Amino acid sequence: MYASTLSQEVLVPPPPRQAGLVWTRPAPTRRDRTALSRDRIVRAAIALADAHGFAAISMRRLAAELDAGTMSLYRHVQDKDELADLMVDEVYAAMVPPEAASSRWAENVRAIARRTRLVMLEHPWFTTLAITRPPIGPNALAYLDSSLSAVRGAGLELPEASRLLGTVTSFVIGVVAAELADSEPRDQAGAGGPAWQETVAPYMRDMMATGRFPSLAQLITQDHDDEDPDDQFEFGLDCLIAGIAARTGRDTRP
Amino acid sequence: MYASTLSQEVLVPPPPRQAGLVWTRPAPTRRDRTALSRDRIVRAAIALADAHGFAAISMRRLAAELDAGTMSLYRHVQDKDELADLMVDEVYAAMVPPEAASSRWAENVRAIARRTRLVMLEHPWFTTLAITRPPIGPNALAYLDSSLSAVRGAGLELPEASRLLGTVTSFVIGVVAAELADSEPRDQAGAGGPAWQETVAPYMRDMMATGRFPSLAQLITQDHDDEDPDDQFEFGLDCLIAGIAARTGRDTRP
DNA sequence: CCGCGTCGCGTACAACGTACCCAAGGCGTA
DNA sequence: TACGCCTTGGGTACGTTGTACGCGACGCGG
Repeated sequence: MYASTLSQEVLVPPPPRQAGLVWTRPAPTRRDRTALSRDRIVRAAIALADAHGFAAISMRRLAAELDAGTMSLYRHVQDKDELADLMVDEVYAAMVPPEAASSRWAENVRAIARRTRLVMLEHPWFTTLAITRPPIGPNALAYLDSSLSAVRGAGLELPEASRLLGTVTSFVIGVVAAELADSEPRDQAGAGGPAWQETVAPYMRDMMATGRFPSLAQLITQDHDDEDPDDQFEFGLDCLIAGIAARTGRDTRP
Repeated sequence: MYASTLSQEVLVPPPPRQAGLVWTRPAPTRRDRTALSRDRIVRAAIALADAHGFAAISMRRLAAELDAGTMSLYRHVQDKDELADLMVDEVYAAMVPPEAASSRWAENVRAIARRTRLVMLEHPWFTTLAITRPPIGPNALAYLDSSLSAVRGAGLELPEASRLLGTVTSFVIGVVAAELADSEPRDQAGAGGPAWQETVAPYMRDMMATGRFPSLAQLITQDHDDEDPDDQFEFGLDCLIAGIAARTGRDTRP
């Protein structure tokens, strides 16, 4: 657009190159000011996904967000799936711990798990995408490596550290997935706000009234002070670390 | 198709009802033989997804698989997302444990976790779909309820049982997700077979050669007898149960 | 001054989900 | 027996998607 249509009108004889009146010179083409780049594209895609969910990303909309033509994106990204790869890897970058590691492996594991969960919750689309591709991007590898050495440095052998981390991150993924499954439908119910609650509540009441789910019914009616997700997470993490310490015969100190 | 076009040709006077030559009688319309139904649709969708992945499901293809018109599906299912809901809930049905529960809660938890994992692995598309919606279908509720009572019956109070199960199933989801992330790209690399391995191996060698991932590099070169996923799972499960027993101050016996 | 490689993008197409509407059959009622 | 209604099936059509293709414009080395 812009420059090209403009210059075409004026172009009937090829336009006088060399500085002249501003009007005769085509406006600086967009790519001079804000060149498209893989990085800019990925960042814009992440922003879009954070704001409106991954489903809202179409190549057209993404391009529009960047003031670019749709097909221009394909100069920097092979296809949409590759874009997803890049988005995921970008998020892994935010997960790598910032240097300082305690000398107690349990503390390190705890810190890694907490950080991982928080980043995942910031990008609700991440979990779904991440579990469909192996973590082999540069940032994913950096994440794995630094986690590994954070735990290893605190007195565990490598294969042991690996198994342990695998167990913990599996747990983290699962917890986050569960949290998102509960919160997302509420979110995309949208502006109405409590619309979701009001839809589900009567349904659940009916289902419980059938008597087919006695334990569940009892659990729900019983005022179980609503179980904060943070607490659930910390509880599980504690269990896991305690269990690991016991199973591997190592104390939680170095 | 079939019957309708045929009968229209013959129908110029309304066709002689009553048994006559087969040819004059319109063939039994398809819905007499194999009526469409929500159940049939969901089952076909699951079969399709198991065979070719969820992405391969389009309403057109699914209808074709059922010898039906595309739009006929919408008589039994509101939209594609609702179809996904139904597919997920159908899988939950396969997860509810078959009655017999041990009197030791740890055994019950172990059994539930194992069964859940196996069913999830049978339907690789399930995890991705399940973590984007809350488990409130009838079968999901049945699964939750029976899990709950299996653990409760073995000597735990309800809220305790709930937190405990939440932790364990989070872990299971995470483990399965990790397993699938590793195995899926290999699968969809498809007929070529080792094509995936041959693509990634050189890349990984190069990345490790950069020296930016020392721990990871060491872990990989070190012949770490390839860590069977089953073992990883059992290890994590053991840790978790041991940790829970320790944390909640309850023994693994009733 | 002239190619040549790189970048941006307009056009075009196939495949998708699904709104809309009509046809055909089964069934209750007159 | 005849008629009207309701349910089920499905053809057509529209808007949106990912992306193959090819062309025009720019920057750079001869």
